[in-house]
Amino acid sequence: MEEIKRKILHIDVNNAFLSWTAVNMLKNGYSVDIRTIPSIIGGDEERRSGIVLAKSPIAKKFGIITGEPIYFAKKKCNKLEVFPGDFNVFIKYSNELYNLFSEYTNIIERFSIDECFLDLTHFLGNRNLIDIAYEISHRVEMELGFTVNIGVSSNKLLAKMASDFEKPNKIHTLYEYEIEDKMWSLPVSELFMIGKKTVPKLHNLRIKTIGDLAKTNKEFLAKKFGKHGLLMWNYANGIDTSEVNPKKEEPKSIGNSVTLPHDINKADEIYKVIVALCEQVSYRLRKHNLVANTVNVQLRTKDFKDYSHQKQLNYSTSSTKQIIETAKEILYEMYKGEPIRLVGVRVDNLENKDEIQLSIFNNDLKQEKLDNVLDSLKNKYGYNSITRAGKLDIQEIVKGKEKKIKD
DNA sequence: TCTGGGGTCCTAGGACCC
DNA sequence: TCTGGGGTCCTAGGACCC
Repeated sequence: MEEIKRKILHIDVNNAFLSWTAVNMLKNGYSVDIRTIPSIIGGDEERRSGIVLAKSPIAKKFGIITGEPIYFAKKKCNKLEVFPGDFNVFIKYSNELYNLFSEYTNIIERFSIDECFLDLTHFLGNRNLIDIAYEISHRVEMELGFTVNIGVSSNKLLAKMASDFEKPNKIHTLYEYEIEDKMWSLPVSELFMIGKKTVPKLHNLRIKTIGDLAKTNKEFLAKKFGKHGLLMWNYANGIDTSEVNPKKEEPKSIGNSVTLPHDINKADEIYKVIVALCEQVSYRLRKHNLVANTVNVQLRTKDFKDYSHQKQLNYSTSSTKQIIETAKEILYEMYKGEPIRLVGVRVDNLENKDEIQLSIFNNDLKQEKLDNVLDSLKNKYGYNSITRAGKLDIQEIVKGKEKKIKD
């Protein structure tokens, strides 16, 4: 059977968080389009989460990069304006974008809040893929008020690489015959799935460009880097057979973590934060109708050393109480008293609650009823009104400690 | 100087079994 | 003295993505 050439688009919102915030502000009567000034969307410096989440093109010209501390960004540009982001706004625009794409195909993969893959192989009719790309681009700008980059190709990897070429508001093709021309001259760091730890290793092997990588012996890479080596080689050669997956998959793990406003070095104080995180995690677990078999506690020390411990249960659960109890055991086993900056709780080995055998489900009906009552209150009146786990309340827990010290 | 929070996948080593 | 080998499961840590 002849292999069908697939028709794939990768669509990526330009400076998503900043663009969406700008559109929303304009809609609410703000007179300045923050996309046209040196600006960023940033976290909260007071909460020690002050990093750059998105930057305007002018901010970029000052050398500001996503992920760097706002403190650094301000030093690079003293006129920089910092705005907070609102996740609900982001989700709203992300959904509007998705709805627009749905008019073209039903094979859409939401790769992240601001990126989608579209498979148009069987949805083109008598039209060209590239024409559809231009139409989508134009419609997004006119109807939604922000711009996108679109990569056009025959597989996901190439489409994704293409959408990352010149920005903003551009459409690029990267077909197989263009790989050598358009992709091989780029530095290896530009290739999807090559991060900052792998780049120096490749440089040591005299592999500087994606082309160098593509021409390196595949077995050699496999020996050096294992599976990742094979993946890199395939990607450098534009090989990717993965499908555009429209199914919204159940999560494989659910976790919440928080950076504390001040380092803490008392187990009992950390425990209070863990309780709040467990409430959050178990609530999300129940919302998905899932149960978990493994609980993981993560700590980050003040000098950014992460460590974690986990515990498997001999049953699966979504009970707040059981998750708190397990996390508590883990905490008191692992914690040695050093100053802690971040605390996280994650549950793993998830299964659908209705599908698992009763024998391995710890069925505490009384506890389950209590969780359900609290959940419905949270659904009705908002999460933070009922639980201690809201971000603010975690801040309060630690502030409470601060006050005690002052007293 | 200050460094988020949500995830997925892989690997190495130890425990344990036959 | 020298002391298998294969398999599975679990854990901790790390790399990567947005």
